[in-house]
Amino acid sequence: MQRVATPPSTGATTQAERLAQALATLNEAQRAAVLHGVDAALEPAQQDPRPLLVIAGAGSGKTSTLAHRVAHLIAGGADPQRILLLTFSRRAAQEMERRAGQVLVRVLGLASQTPPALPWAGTFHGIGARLLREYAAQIGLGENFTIHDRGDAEDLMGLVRHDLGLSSTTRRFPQKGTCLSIYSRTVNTCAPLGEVLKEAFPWCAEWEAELKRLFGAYVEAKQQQQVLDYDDLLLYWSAMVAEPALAAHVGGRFDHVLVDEYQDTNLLQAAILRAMKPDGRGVTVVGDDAQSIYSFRGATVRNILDFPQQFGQPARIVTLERNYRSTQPILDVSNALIAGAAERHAKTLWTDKPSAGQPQLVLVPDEAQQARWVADRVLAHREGGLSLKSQAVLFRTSSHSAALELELARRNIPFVKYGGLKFLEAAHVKDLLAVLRFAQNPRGRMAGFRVTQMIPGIGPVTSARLLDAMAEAGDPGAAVQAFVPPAAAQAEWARFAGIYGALRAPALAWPADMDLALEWYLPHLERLHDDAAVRRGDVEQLARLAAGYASRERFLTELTLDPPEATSDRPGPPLLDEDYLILSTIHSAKGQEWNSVHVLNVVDGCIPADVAQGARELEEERRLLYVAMTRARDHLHLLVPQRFYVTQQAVRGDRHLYAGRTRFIPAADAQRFEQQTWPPPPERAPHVPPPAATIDLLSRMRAAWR
DNA sequence: TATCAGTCCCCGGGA
DNA sequence: GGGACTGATA
Repeated sequence: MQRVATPPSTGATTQAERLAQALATLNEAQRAAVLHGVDAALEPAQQDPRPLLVIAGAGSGKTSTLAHRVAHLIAGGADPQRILLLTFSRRAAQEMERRAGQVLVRVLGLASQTPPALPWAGTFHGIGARLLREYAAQIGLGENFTIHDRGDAEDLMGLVRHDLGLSSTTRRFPQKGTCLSIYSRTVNTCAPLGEVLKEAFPWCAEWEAELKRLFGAYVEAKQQQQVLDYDDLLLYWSAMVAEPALAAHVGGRFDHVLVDEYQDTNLLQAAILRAMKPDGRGVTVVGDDAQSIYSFRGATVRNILDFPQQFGQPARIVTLERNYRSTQPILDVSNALIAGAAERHAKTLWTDKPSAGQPQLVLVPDEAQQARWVADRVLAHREGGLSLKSQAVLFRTSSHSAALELELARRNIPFVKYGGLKFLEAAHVKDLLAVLRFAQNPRGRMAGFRVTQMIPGIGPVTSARLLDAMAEAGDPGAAVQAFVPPAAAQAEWARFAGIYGALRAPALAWPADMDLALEWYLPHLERLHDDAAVRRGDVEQLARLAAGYASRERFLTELTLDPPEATSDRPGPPLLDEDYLILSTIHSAKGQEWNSVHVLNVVDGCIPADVAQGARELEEERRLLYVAMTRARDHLHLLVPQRFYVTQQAVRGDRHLYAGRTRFIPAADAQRFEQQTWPPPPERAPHVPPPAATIDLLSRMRAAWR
């Protein structure tokens, strides 16, 4: 993040002068990106109409540049309602809105007023959901569709898989999760199934015909139930704008379309952009091909490499190479790392930021010692004046932080962990949400299946009988009331039917639904789980979240598209004034920066992950390490445990592995680090021989009972 | 038809 | 450690 010089408070009174002042805080390339097509010094006819591609190296003030551009558009008269700002995460969208607002307040001289909001800032998926609901009638979609998260989508896939008789084949058919991955990849890469299988799932290639049948049935099931999965939000959006009339209508709502983190978009997203703005006018994309780390989701670095030729006219390219974040030694090791990458928009980051010592490469014996070393270092940094919040510990995989989390808890160091989140995947959280989803969309079978089977005496068969009755009924709510359950389930069924009727009644005002659902669910939670107390805490926290949303539909949609992304070692959301250390997966650390960064397990097998073996996957692992390293401003520590325990043991597997430093840092590059070996001090106590006397302890024990 | 115990297999990143 | 599947039992 670029530290912007404070503008002098004297002098500037006109907007033009304030604009000039704001621009003066930027470097030349940044200014070019901000003013492209909207330069106040030029006549409208002279403005550059080309789409704009900003290649923004790590720490090159990308967010600042984009925020300035948005602010300039608005200051120049653009309608904030007609600016579409697509970001990678909701958090990034909010940050961008805030930053643009700051600039705008300065430029417009809005002393204390709140800057205009950007109603169309969000993720592709979030904006897609909004547009699809708005245009539902035009595309034949039920307006009350609910959205399946990964878990629901997998379960539905599993159900369809079972119905088609694919679950009990003699040769094992791919699991539901694998099936969904294949489906998702096919959709997101816009590639034929056979090709996807050959490229990414060769061991499933023999099932191509069955998979095709399965996916067809899966799509039908979703439509019957009026549910969309994540991929559908992009797929339906792109299909909608493939229709010229609708494309013109949707595209015509926006004068400017800006896309952040373009290197992590996929072909569907690129197609959406192209369809909405075929001539590219008003289109700005920002990204860094060196930081593309989401190909597992179908993202392709080709989008950014090919962007210049995608529109009616070639794009203008502006490259930001000056880094405002890190010290030169940190950039040196990062540049060396990425120099090994195959194809990229060449750029070398540079800075004039004074050095605060070399980055460290620290050899530790194992993960426990790694945790101790990191905790020590974090505390030392804090003594040196760095708050915990300005320090982060990054890792490839969520589980890599387990030992550290224990150590931090033991030492009472508060932390918040981002990424690898399982909150919405916990059975009890899903249970409670399913109650609300079933009420919201009675045709959604996954929620109904889940909810009704919680009732003792109701299993898959009875549940399916109910859902079939509901599917055939004109009024599914009435079908619930009319349903006759098995005798054993009578009493509990009546209780459920009562609650369900109330949840379906229009009279209930959100978040009263949540209280009702919770009231119904809690007895089941107590019955189903031994550790009910912990789980009750989770669902009660979820219930408290409910009040923050306008309606049940918004709650369910937004929770699915923007799940709570952090967990902390203590219950409840962290207090804003509280200081805590940041733990994060590298993926979740995207776009962030800290004064001090530790990277755990920089060993082969972790980075690159042992599951990433293909050449392309390995390239992405390299970029992942690059992203991790370039998050650091002043201090960078890479940890290399020489031995680490494997949590998922193979049968009678060796309980640990010996691993070497990651292959991405060969010996020559390692020289650029300050190398440190941290042997635990040999705490062998001096040997003191025992006294010569012996005692008959055994007879004393017997004597005690005489 | 519901439920439970036993066996086998697989495990990452996230909208 | 947990989900998917199977087979036994109430």
